[in-house]
Amino acid sequence: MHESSRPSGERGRRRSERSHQAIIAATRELLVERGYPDVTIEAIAARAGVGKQTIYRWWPSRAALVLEAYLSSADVVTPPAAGGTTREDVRALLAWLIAVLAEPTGGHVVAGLVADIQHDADLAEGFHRDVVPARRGAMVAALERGQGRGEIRADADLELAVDALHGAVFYRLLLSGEPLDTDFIARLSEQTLGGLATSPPTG
Amino acid sequence: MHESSRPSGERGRRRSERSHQAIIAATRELLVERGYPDVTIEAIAARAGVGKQTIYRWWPSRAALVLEAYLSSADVVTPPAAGGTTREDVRALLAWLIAVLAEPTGGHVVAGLVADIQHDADLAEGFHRDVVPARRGAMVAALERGQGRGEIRADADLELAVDALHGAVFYRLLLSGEPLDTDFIARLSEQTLGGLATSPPTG
Amino acid sequence: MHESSRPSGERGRRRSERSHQAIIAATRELLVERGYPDVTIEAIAARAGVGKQTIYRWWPSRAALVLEAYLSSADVVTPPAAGGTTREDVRALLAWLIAVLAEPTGGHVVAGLVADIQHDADLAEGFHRDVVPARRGAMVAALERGQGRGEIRADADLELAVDALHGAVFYRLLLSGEPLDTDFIARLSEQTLGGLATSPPTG
Amino acid sequence: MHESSRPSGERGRRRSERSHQAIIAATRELLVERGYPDVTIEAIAARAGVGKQTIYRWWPSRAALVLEAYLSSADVVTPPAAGGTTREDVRALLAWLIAVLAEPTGGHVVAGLVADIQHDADLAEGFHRDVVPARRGAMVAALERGQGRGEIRADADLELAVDALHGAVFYRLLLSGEPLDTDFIARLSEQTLGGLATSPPTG
DNA sequence: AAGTAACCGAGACGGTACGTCCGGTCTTTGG
DNA sequence: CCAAAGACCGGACGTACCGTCTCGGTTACTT
Repeated sequence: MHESSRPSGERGRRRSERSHQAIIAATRELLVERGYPDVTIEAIAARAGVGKQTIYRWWPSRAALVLEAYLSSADVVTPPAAGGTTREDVRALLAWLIAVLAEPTGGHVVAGLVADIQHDADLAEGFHRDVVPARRGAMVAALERGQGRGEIRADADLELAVDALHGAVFYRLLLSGEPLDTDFIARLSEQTLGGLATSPPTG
Repeated sequence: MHESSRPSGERGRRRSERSHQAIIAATRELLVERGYPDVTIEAIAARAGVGKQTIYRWWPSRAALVLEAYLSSADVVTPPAAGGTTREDVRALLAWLIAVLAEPTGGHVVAGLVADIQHDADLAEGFHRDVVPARRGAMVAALERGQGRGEIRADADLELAVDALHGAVFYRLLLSGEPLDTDFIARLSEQTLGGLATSPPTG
Repeated sequence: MHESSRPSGERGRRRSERSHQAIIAATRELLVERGYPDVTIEAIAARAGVGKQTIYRWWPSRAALVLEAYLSSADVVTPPAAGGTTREDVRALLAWLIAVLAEPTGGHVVAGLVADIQHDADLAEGFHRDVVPARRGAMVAALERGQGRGEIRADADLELAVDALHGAVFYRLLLSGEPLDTDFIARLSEQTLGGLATSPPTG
Repeated sequence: MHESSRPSGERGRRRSERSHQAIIAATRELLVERGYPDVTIEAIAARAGVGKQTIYRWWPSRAALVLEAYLSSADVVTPPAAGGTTREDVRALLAWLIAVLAEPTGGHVVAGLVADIQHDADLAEGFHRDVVPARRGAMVAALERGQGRGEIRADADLELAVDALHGAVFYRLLLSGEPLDTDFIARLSEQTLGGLATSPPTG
């Protein structure tokens, strides 16, 4: 048995970009209107004016589709530009994070995806590859700049620091229900950066 | 002839404790065997030898039942006894936490509940009241003992520290998929406590 | 607590006539409001302010209760008094029959009972004993008076004639849906009596 | 680019004739095995190897399905061929009728349908259109042949005669419980035809 | 230009579970 | 011992979606 599976070029009709976009748009709308658990493939197909088969042809699961729809929001992906001090950068990045999570397609969608990740290895792979690093990257960069400037100790474990910073935010969002406000962010960045600083806190 | 139409206290058959226990046990077994998303009310009723109505009579949702079943495991609730130093206590508590989450009825169940509490206010209330404080309490106590001994600064925000400690654990469990091992715990407790310590790390 | 005031033969509380009447009344009301197939034991118990057990204690089936409720309507049982000629008597009896069947608790209830009779031997026995003869009796008597007067042939099979007369009425009511009006009754009694008459119809 | 948004006639998968037949067959089998009141949609679906939705998609009610299943028996629909005399024809047709009603899918099914048509206008329409005329047609034809031969009076109301003949049969079947045997049929056809005859019975 | 392959919307299909209703039974308290 | 209340097990209801499987019909490349 030899592997070819494509005679030469691309036979047959191409994927309809129109349908693709309609499906993504319908998914996003339904996420806002009904929330993750009530977004069904059937509803998406109906809203998008598309056959169910077309969805199953291109996405392996509802969660994969939701993930793509979620990621297709530009504001979800673009972090704020770097500012001045490490303290300011960290605070700005956390503020951006909670703003994104407070949107209609924010925290609840993440919660649903988080649950599905636990049972869907392929989805988890996509989430760990596309979502998590996008969130962590800018934060790690900000801390590294702080290290370069000598504000943060050279031997600080920056990845661990991001685990703590982002972890605290998601912990409040998903588990404890405590508020995600600017005061929280201020205290969180202050105390965490204090532990990473080269000089002891004065006073 | 006068009509006495008051409820008159407690009429009718009482709730069957036998059925109650059978339902909880069946739920726990099915959570282990099939995982949260595949545990159905119908399967629980069949396993417990109970009518579905009996389940719907006493629990408002599948999630509420799973929550109760989850909490009925003694080992989930009882944290380890206090040890010697703050460092040892924190590390032991984190070790206990990841051990609980690694159990069959551990992390996946929490992930499912976490997803459901985003859309179910009553369930969220129960989760915030029964699950979250049970996890935080021992950790806060350990940190307070450290404060009493002078190992931790008096002005440290201990609740925030628990947000960071537990947050980092749940972040890895639910979102990033990074391993929850003893090395991680060691570094996490070290770096976090370092930020709370009265004297700065030398060097 | 000592035993008094009970002669010996009758232990325990007596059957509550109050509940009995309430159950019958509730059944009758529900038959009118909802129709036979939607009258449930539960609804009867609730309407009557009675426990379900009390119903099950005194009636073997829903149909038996409906039968008793149906028979408890006085107008169902009392046929019109005998008139003058056989022709008049027969016509009056048929008119009474279709009037009874046109009532709210009339034809539809009979149809439901008729269906249940086919699978419930005890109920069938009660129906054949209490309902059918009550309907046939007056008609047979009228025809016998006609025989006595010489209007009807002595060798006529009167029971068979009642089968045909009542059968035609119930056939229209239950099976064919044709109207049950006075014209029908007139023609039916005319043609049937014509076949039983001593002298041939003139012209 | 123009939009052609008309339904375009016949889109989507066609109805499965295989499933259709399996459902009818399963219904007929279950009617024989369990009787009308114990034939559930769920049992039919399971027996036919079919989803419940497929049944609900094509039949508005259990009774409508039973009606179709009942009518799909060839022997139910086809009356015996015309014989010689009117007397013989009538007797043969009545014999055929009681034979059909004595079958496993006979009288009890009719009783159940009869009960249901009292509350279901659509079903009643089907019953009056498909069942009743199929039964009456041959009988009316036989009587009309008798009229043609001069055995039956020209002014006789033949429809009324069929009401009486069939009515008497169904009355015994459904209401009175009296036997449906050949003696009954003989006397019934004799007395009824006697009333329709052109010459009076002598003696 | 004809043939062929993969796509598309539509929607029926076999299933599974849902949450509700009711049947008939059992277990309380109270008269 | 009966009655009202109401929980119990069981089973069917009719609905909603799942993921799959035809349909007729539409591109678009290959021959």
